[in-house]
Amino acid sequence: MTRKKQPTIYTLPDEFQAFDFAQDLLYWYDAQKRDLPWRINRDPYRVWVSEIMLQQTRVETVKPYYQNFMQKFPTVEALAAAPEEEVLKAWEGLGYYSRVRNLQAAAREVTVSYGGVVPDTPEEISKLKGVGPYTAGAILSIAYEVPVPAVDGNVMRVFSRLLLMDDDIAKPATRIKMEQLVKQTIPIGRAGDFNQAIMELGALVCLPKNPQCLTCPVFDYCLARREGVQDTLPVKGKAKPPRPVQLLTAVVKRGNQYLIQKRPEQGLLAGLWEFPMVEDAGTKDDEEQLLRLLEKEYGLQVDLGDYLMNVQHTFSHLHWNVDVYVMEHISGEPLKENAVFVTSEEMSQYAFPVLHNKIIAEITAKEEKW
DNA sequence: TATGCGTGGAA
DNA sequence: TTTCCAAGCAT
Repeated sequence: MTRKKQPTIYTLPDEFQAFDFAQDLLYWYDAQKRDLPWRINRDPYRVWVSEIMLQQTRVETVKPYYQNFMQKFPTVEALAAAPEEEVLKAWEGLGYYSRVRNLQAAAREVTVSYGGVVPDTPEEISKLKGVGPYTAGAILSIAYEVPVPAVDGNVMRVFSRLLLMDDDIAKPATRIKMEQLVKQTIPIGRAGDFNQAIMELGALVCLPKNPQCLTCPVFDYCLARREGVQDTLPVKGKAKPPRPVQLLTAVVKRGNQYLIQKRPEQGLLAGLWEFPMVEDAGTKDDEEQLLRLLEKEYGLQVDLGDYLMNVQHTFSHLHWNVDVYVMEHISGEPLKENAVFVTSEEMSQYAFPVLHNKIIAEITAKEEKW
């Protein structure tokens, strides 16, 4: 007879006064909270968009993107009806592009299945693409005042110190534990403000380095501060270093046009546009590799290229080192699907990753010379 | 559970 | 310069 392991139940330390903690934190939050564009009201769609944008992304970075996005796509229906290319363009430069593709897919789902109303139950909202445990909790608590936790990196850092926890916050299991503990501290009727208040404390006071304990509104409750070990928490396992990748890129010029192609709809830089690239085997002549690529994969005859520049870009898991060559088109139409010739003006309609915008900037600067 | 998925700011 | 990291999710 096999039996599933019972989940461990975690409870707050006896000495932790959860009710008083929440009251003092909310008092501080009401007075000190930042004036942010997504705090104008609690419209579920506005909250939703903000939470997706804020994933792994700084508040100051998000602000201008959020304003622009809400102006272009003010409602669930507007986002659902928009061309994907336009939505991707509005996200250009923000990173983690699958977020916005999932967001639009979910907006379409909300439009057809829920009449355009963002669902207000954990079961329904968690089914939406791109909505995980944190985002579900954030939307439900902020927009609908459902008393559920919203545990992000800030919350784990604050609670690690507050409750003197040495759990590794890089491990998924720690988030489960945190959710249980946070849930037990949520004050009735103010779930949304409370969740935001913990995050606000993490962003303004309980910083990753040099926490500002002397100005902390909940100094008295912090068990790590009581022991003087706040600088050693939270415990966080180290990430692997990025893997280096050598790449060759061809900027194929035909008159005043350039060859670009759309990346696959899944994986790295999904759905964005780029110049044709090939991984550098490192053994042969660079230009020779590119000529073969363009002939075989694209059906294009091109003139032997000139070296243009080197571009480097580090992702969280990859380090790209890209050598860029400029080549003149001789003959042939692009065979490859999603490969097109466009002018540099037309290029501005397409969403490129930051890496390629560096190349485009260089080309634009040199276009007068050519 | 571990890994893939962006970008730019701060120290 | 390097490292860390910022309101995570999907697989």
